[in-house]
Formats: sequence, C-alpha cells, structure tokens
Amino acid sequence: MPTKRKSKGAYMISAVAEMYDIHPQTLRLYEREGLLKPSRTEGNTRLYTDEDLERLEFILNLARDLGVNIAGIAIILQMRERMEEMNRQMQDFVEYVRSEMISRMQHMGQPPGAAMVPLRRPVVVVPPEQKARQ
Amino acid sequence: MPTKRKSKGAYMISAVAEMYDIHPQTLRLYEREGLLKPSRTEGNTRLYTDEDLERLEFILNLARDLGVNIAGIAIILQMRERMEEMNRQMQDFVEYVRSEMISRMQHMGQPPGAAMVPLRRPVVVVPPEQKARQ
DNA sequence: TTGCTCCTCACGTCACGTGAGGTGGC
DNA sequence: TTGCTCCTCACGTCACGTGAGGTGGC
Repeated sequence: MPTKRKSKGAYMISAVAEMYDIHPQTLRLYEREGLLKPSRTEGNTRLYTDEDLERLEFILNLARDLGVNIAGIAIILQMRERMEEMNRQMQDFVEYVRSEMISRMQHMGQPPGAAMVPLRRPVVVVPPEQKARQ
Repeated sequence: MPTKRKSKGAYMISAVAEMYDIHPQTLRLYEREGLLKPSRTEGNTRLYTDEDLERLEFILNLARDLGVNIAGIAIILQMRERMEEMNRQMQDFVEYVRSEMISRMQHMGQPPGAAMVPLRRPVVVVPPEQKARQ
C-alpha cells in the first residue's frame, strides 16, 4: 500500500495536488514540459521533494497569479538560476576582496578596520520577485 | 503629408510593421499591454525610436521564436533590466576596488601591479540570452 | 483626394487546464 | 478488492494575432 508521504519531504502526486489545489494532470503536464523533474520510485511513481515543491510554488505564482504561459515560465526559471549564480559570484568577490584587504593590512602592520569601511558600502542585489500584472 | 521616417531613427507604425513583418494592430496591442511605449507626435501618431526597435526585437524573439505570452514577456523584460542593473553595480564595484587598491599602493610607495593581478580574476556576468524551447 | 493614422469590435487558432477511460502495482 | 499510480486522447476556454469598419489629420 503506497503511503502519501515517503521519507522526509517526498510526496506522491495526489498529496501535492491536494496541498496546492492543483490537478494531478497539470503536474504531469508541467513535468512533460520540463518545468519540474520529480524523481521516481522503482515502480515509476513520481516523488516530489521539498525542493520540487519550492520550485512548484514559484511556477504556480507565475502561472496562476501572473498569467505566464509554460514557455515563459521555462525562461524565467533559467533567468532566476542565472541571477542566483550572479549573486553568488558577487558575494564571493566581495568576500575575496575583504579578506585580501585584511591580509594586506595585517602584513603591513595596520589595523584592518580602515580598509574595511569603504569595502562595506552597500552592494544591492535584488532577489527574483515579481509584481502582479497591471 | 506624413513621412515614414521622422528625424534620426523615429519610425511610424507602418514602417515598423514592414521592417519586422508584423501587423500594425499587434504593435498597438503590445503597447496597450505595456510592452512598448513609443512616443507620439502632436497629432497622436506613434513614433518608434531606435531604442523602441531594440526592445521590439527582444519582444519578437520571445513571442515568435520562444512562444512566450505577453505576461511572460513583461516579467522577462523586468528581469532583464534588473540583470543589467546588477551588471552595472558589479562593474562599478570592480572598478572601485581596483582604483582603491592602486591608490593605496601608491600612497605606500609600492607599484600597483602587484595588487592588480589578483583583482583581475574573471568576473563572469552573463548577458540576458535565451535558448530555443526544447 | 489619397494614404496614412487613430480607435473598437469580432473572429480563428492554439495552448493550458481538466476530465474520461483504461492499465498496473502495492 | 480498494485506492492509488501510470498513460493517452479529447474537449472547453481564453489569449493572441489579425481583419474589418469607421474616423480624422497632414
């Protein structure tokens, strides 16, 4: 007998459908169109992890609230990943510069504070977030 | 008598329609939906600048080649602008750090070259570009 | 006048979501 | 057996693109 929930955060399709008030066929459609890639049991049953559900919430926000079609959602998901990658690179770079400055200051026998202040100026990186359609 | 082209890079709707093989009504639709905002003459006739045309090309790429609907295009345009803003901030920050390092090195009587090498490590920022739908 | 512009209304087509119908494994 | 799963096929609805029809200014 299949259980609705399998291990920590792995849901079968009917559980997900109920949680998000979405037709199971729609979930299968999203998978066929490449928006979601849930894993499968040995018996070929879909299993949605918490990561899949986070992605699904993002998709439903676009589809239901903003009226974006599947082709658009696919591209927006790609762009979101690229923005997150840019964010990581930005953070890495800031951290690299900061530690580099500290290291240099210390080698010169100076307190690091003087160098760190200007490097802490705001670096605004906006998370992916959409407004409702006008 | 209205001319098709007015001043440098300002086109009337029929000229744009012909250039991109698009129905004039579709151009009006895109404007109504907020994707394009061409200026107007005093007589209320639309005028498309080169900037409008660049934006239109981006829109047509999404609509025709990738099958994105209007709601999706609106969001993708927003995201594109945000990514461009992130790029600018990244570039500004890199430039700021670079000049700051040079300035500090010079104040300490050291050649700037030593500091600049590690700061020139690659900062990959990907421009907005889409793949065709699978 | 001609040839453009503006607008609104309406229709055809297609994508998306949903339902039915039949299958198979725990 | 029951209640889930898988799949394919088909239909209703709506958005998008296009066309018609009527207006007005250079």
